[in-house]
Amino acid sequence: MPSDQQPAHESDSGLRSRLIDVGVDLVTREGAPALTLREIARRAGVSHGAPRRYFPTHLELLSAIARRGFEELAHRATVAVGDGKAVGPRAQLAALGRGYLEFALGNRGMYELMFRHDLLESGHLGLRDTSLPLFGRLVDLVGQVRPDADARLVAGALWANLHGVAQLWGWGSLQLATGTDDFEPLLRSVLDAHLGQEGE
Amino acid sequence: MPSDQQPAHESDSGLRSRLIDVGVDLVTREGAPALTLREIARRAGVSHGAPRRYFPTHLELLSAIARRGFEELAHRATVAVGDGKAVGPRAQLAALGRGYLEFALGNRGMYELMFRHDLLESGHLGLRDTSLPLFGRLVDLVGQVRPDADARLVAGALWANLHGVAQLWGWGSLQLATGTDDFEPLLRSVLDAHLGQEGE
DNA sequence: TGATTGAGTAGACAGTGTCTACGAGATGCC
DNA sequence: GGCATCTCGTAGACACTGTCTACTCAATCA
Repeated sequence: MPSDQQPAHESDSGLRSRLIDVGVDLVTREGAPALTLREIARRAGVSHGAPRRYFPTHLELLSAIARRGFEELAHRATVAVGDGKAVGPRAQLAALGRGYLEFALGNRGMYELMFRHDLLESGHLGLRDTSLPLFGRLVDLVGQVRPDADARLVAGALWANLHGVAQLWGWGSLQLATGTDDFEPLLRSVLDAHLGQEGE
Repeated sequence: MPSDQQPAHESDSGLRSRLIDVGVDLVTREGAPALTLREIARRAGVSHGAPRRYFPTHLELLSAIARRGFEELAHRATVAVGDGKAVGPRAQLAALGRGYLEFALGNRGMYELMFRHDLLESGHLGLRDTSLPLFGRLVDLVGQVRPDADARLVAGALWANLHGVAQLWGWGSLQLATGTDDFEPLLRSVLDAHLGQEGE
């Protein structure tokens, strides 16, 4: 009976995590369409059938790679928010938004992979473990800044706004529309809209 | 094999537009991944090499199909906005936003196709012909509602917000986050955020 | 020692997009 | 009319994809 526990950390030994490493590297360097099952196997130095022992399907391997992206994003968010003692929640939210956009625009291939609907809908991604806690913190911060409003609603709208900006900016539509190459004014506009105007 | 094709002449338009018709129908009914070059040719009753005469590449056929989506979206937007005599710009924007979301959520396959970056980045789509005029109208309306702000910036942020809501709502993330199945409160929150609070 | 099992190999299969050679029907030209 | 040309679609090849299955081969175990 296999102990379907994934061998946590030893990345140097197991093929499983080596495949994920190769995938993360590949998507970062060449974009999401390069994440072919056979190409990943090739770069990991194994035959194209080898991944099947650890990832029964291509989608599951892609999901494991994308999960790395969510972990990285969550980590960045945690760092950006900090402990909140030095600055107020509004500044924390600004840092969070900026971190989100910087991640999305700095890792476009990974971000695209993370939000592929067929990955999201497949259930292999385990979003509840990675994304929902992050959203919970967002709701919490929004609640502090706007105690008058329905925090979940505003947080949802804000998250959608950040996501939309990341996506549209990512392929250049918004630069054209707003006539600038710096997303900072747009980010400020987004934050002002949902959180109320205030000098950061 | 009897070349007993369609009675033909069902559309005076020729194979080119028949391929697009089939594609629109297919993406509406079965989603974007079903838009295989060979499947479209199959359903159009021609061999898999036939489309090549009109669309040198698969991407160009997909772009032509997506352009239909943009035309439909622009049409809906025009209808939703109306002439603006009866209602104010704020109500027009509300109708525009609602129409946008209804289109995106009611035609998920087409919407997904329309915003696949690998299509958008190729110049085949002619976005400037369909999307930019629409955005121009958005900027105009926003300028009327919020004469104090940079209308292009606010319009860009609003557009991104609608796009983000459409996307996240489309695959269920926001229902989970906001705890409801009706996007109307979320839409109102988005409009209030960017345009200022006001009973519609 | 011999059987068993885990891990990776290698080949087949159906499907894909692209490319190329070919054919049949209409059109144009002298 | 006869003949060449041009249009438009066919059909097969090619390299690639993800999945499936039979197989080797070393390590482990009783």
